[in-house]
Amino acid sequence: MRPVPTILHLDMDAFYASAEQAAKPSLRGKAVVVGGLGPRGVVATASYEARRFGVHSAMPTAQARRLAPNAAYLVPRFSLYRAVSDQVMELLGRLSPLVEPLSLDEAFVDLEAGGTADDAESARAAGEGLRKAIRAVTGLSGSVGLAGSKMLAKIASEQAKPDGLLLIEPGTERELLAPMSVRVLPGVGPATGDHLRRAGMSTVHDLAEAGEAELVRLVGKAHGHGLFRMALGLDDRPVVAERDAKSVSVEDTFDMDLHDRVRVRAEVERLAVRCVERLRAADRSGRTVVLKVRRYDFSTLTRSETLRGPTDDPTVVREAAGRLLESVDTTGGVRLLGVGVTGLADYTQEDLFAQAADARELARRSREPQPPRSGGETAGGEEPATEEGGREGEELLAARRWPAGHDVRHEEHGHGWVQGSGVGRVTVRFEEPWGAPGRVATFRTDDPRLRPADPLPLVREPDDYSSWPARRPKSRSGPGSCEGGESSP
DNA sequence: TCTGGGGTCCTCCCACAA
DNA sequence: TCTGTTGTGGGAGGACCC
Repeated sequence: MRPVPTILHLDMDAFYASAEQAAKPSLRGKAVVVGGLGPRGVVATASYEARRFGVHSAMPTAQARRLAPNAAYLVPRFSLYRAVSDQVMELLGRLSPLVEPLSLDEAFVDLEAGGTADDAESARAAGEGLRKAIRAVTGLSGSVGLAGSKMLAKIASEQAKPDGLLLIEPGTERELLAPMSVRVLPGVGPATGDHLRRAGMSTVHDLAEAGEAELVRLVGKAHGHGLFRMALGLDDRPVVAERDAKSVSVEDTFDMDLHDRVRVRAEVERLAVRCVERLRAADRSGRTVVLKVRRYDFSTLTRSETLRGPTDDPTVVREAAGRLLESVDTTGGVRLLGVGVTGLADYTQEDLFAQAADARELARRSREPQPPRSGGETAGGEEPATEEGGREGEELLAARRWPAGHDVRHEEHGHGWVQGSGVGRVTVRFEEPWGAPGRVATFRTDDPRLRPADPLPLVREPDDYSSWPARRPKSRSGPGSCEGGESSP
């Protein structure tokens, strides 16, 4: 907890939905929902217009459709969001070398470490300058919280939403937190929140009054201790720039529960290979293989096996996952399968036996036909369905070739995006991020003039922010002096 | 109503070794 | 030799976060 509000938390407003609205002029001011569109999809982000209908993150998409039937429903386009996120993170990096990204749309920045701010006034100027820069470069809005600790900076940005800035003056935090719900504290989710409420504690003030011993008794040592400190507004976690991943995993929820044990086994092997691809892409290896199974009744279990040394060998991981599956009862149906690797290392312990087995296995596989592929991928998968026949199979194929919201280019009409597809047709709206709302046209799904396209930049000619932020005059005088920071462009 | 995907951290239990 | 204690690592599950 530092005596100056120089920890900044940035949270982009309704990030995925706002990026889609920026990319698609016809959706501006409209309800937009981004998420999984399959029967088991959930909402990733809802635009503020959609939130007015009661739609929110983590809600099943089916429920969102009932609440907001006229909203635009789009599948996420991570390549676009990552590109925008890179632009935002680059701006943050100019404020300080200490930037801790939490996700694509959120980060902490230690302004003091960057010499960007050393008091409330200069911190506020940096925050406002940042918000302007983000809008100019990406066309999107972000909310900024400033405080003397990470916890309070995050609470501040939440309160500032949407499109605002809030600075919490050190010394006022206890008073500010006291009436708030326990749920504002990091680490208090639905379960802990309920637990505390049943014990008669619903506000942060209640927690502070209860005392540390009581909280430890209720929620355990580590959590109780941390909770009590947070209730007093105390939080000295530093902003950490580099964080090594501790595990790598992939998982798939199937549109319909899997019952066939052979199919389950094939899916586990497919996931194991995908997991290793990720692992290798990150130049890592891992020692513990974890299998995750969510059954028809949503009960979830994990099984893990620790190897003698770290590996990035697909055969080793696939076989370990297969062994773990042996110990799991899947009668009744499986809705989700996952394979992960933990205990990550930068090296592998070459397992000669495994390598030999790998060679044998590859030789064997090259001689036999491929196993049947999954027919239950979630939206965005690329494999054609094999289980659905005729018309329904074609529909699925079309939906996968032309996912809702994805960019396309037509030889005559130019750049556009998929509004929907079905019955052998794909409907496209032709517009560009910097233009006016465009018109709609429908084509056959196999029209050769229509091709998938990369997203366009959200801002065509961003203002020149190359010299932002302006150098701040160095403040080296003692307390009492007030040299205002100048960070605005 | 019916619950994604990719993570992190904590707690509890058990086995084993010193 | 037997028993109790303590530390450690593995395995499983739960809660939480975005």
